Amino acid sequence: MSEQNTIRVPQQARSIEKKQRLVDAAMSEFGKHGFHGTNAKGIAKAAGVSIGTFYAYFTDKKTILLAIIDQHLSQIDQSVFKTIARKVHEGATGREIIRHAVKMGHASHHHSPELLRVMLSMRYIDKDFQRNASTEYKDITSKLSLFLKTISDCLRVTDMEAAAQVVTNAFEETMHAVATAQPHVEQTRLYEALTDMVSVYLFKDPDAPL
Amino acid sequence: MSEQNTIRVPQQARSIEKKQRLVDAAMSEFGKHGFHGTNAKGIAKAAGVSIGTFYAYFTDKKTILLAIIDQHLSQIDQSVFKTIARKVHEGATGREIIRHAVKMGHASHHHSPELLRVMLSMRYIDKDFQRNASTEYKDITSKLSLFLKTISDCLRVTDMEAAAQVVTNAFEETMHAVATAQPHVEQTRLYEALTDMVSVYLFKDPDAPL
Amino acid sequence: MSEQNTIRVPQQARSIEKKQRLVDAAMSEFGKHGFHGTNAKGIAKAAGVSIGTFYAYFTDKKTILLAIIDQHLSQIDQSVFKTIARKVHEGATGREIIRHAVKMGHASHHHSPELLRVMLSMRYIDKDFQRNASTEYKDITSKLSLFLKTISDCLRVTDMEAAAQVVTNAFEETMHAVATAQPHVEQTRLYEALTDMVSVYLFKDPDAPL
Amino acid sequence: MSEQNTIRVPQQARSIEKKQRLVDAAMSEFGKHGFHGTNAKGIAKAAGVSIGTFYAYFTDKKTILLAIIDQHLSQIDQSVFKTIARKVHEGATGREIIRHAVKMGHASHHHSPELLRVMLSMRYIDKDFQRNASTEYKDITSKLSLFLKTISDCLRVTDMEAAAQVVTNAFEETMHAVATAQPHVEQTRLYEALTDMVSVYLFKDPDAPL
DNA sequence: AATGAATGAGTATTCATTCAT
DNA sequence: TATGAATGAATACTCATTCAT
Repeated sequence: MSEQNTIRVPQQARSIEKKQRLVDAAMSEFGKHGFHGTNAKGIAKAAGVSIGTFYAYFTDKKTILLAIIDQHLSQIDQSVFKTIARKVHEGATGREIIRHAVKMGHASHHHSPELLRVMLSMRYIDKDFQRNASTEYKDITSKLSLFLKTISDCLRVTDMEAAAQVVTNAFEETMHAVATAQPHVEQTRLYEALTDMVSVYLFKDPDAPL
Repeated sequence: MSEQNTIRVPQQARSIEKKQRLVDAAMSEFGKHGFHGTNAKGIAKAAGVSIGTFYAYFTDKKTILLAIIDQHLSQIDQSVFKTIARKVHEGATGREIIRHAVKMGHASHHHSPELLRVMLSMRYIDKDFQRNASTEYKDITSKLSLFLKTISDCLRVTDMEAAAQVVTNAFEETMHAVATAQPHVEQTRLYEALTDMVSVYLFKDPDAPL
Repeated sequence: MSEQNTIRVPQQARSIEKKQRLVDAAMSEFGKHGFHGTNAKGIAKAAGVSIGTFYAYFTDKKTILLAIIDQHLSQIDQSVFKTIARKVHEGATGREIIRHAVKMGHASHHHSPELLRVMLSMRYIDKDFQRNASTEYKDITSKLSLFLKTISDCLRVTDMEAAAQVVTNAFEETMHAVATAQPHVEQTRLYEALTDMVSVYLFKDPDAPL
Repeated sequence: MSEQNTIRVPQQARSIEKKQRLVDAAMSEFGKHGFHGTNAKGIAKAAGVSIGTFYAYFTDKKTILLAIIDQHLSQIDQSVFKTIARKVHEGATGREIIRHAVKMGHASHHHSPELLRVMLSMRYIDKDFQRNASTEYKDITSKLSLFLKTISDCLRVTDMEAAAQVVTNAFEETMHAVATAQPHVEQTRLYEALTDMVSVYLFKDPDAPL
């Protein structure tokens, strides 16, 4: 995303492909060894390019990880709210919509649990990743609170901003727990409980169409 | 090669004090520079002892952080459930109990937000910290689900294990968000929303005494 | 952890020269300070390269010493038996051949007595050096016993394998004593005695041509 | 042997026993881990005394190893020549005497092959051990050459000093090879060859009584 | 006499980054 | 554009030795 002073911006097809090869290799390496266990040389080797080429495209390994995360987040972000809107349109109940959101959230968190770990750890370690995560969080919660306001008639909650955050928190943590740890009860029960909690919290009647 | 690398177990008062000085210095250093930014030398210096002394008491910096975390967790763990039990005994309503738990949770997470960040990052990075956190999580959720079973008459939820986990997740993530990030709405609104969500989820009538 | 720690195989002329510079510097340093008194940094400095370059070419200081020894041994090994064969062909007596072998052995052990000390000590300390020395010993003694079998008519000894070893032992120890210690009688007397002992032991008539 | 400035000279029985415990422990540790792999703390621990006590009796680990070697050598030295003298007196042949010496030499080298390795390596590494070994060597060879002079009538050799050294060298190296390496032919054949070589070298008639 | 806590200089090794080719 | 040899600061950890108790 952020290209500094002497960093090469790939124009030709071959260069773009080379940059993508580096990103893919980095994902694999970060997933295998974590952030601190991975080094630039290892990424370059895995990508089949020289270390010099690595530094031609990225200032350091942190930059490449930020690029990876941006890629990921933009993929996730788009889909979720679109499909929720569609569900509403189809006359789904509150609970059905939440259940669907849980399902979508799950899918988006399970591409690579190992990489997810790395991302999660980095937001507690580094300001840039923290800012990154914070922006993302703000984005999601404000979209959600905006959405809630459009259906305020059906809701029991009145403080939409706070509700949006609390719900997002409950979602995220449960997703991460399922993805990165061994959960102590089956996934389905956990997701059903999450759906139930959020549904009865948000909606006057969770089982009525919106 | 050789095998006389035993860790010193402090017996005399002065030794115990020295070990505690190291722990305190480590907390401060980890808080300031994070795990990877802190080294044994820095901890020793901050504690006013030699590097050799550091290695006499701790095998490495990871060990000292694990020791710090254990110390923290055992402090937190004990108090919460005791006071909940007392509240129940005093005839508090479900909502009052949850509100109280939120308050207590908040207090326990705000000793050192910086150290909390380090702990949270480590659980995604290192097996030992992960195991540590997992044990703690299991401990809390099983205690909670046991408690829920004792008051099952007042509850709307039936799957106590799943409920305990989902509620714990919502709690934890909100606590961490408040402690480590700049929340986007005021803390009180967030905590009120959390209290509300958990209360209406768990209890048949959140405002009746248990 | 990571696996991209490959050892650089020098391709270009300048690299080969750099590797050789390191080997030469190592020989000098090991000779001056012994194995345990020498460190990679000192070798790098003596070679006029950085410590990083040292580790690019050699995994550690042991490896470079093994390389040096291999280089030495292969040089020595070849010449000795060739010239013995030539002497036989020229119609030399047994004693003349032994005397010549002593002379050659002496020459090959006197490149660097200090380095010889290091090599000798290492074979008692480290498995790899021991194996190295053992292979060399086996090689020499089996070549020698093979040679003895080709001239069995002239010999008083019948157990060629045992003879080869005992003779080699007497040779080696005397060479080492002369090279590394201050001998208590003059070298020439010692070598004459050695020649005499081996000659009368091996040959029916030491002063007859083979 | 050499006790410096603040080194304690044990007077009481308990102290002497403590010193001996340290020496025994050191023998075991040096044997197990070699000289450089052993440290003072390890020796103290193995001896069941404190590190302070170690330094009360020995200036460093080198000193204790020198003490061990002195102990060993003095034990060996005495016996060999005495029994040879006795054999001569009994009217043994030259070959019988040599064979007997080989047997005795073998016995004295097989107490602890591991410790022998350490001793042998140290003489190539350290001046003090070298001097030590050199003195021992001089002692043995001069005794031997003195003995040879007493039986000069029976000998083919005339340069007794040189002969004594060459014979000693052959002896030592073969002993060490048998003790520290895996010999490539059976011990008995090797020892018989050694006996034969030395016998025919030294004596006019190896099978006549002296 | 005996202890063992404390010291800190010293060592091997890694890895982000540069730059001549 | 691409390469990869070269750099050297930085780091974790050890161990001989001292000295207050």
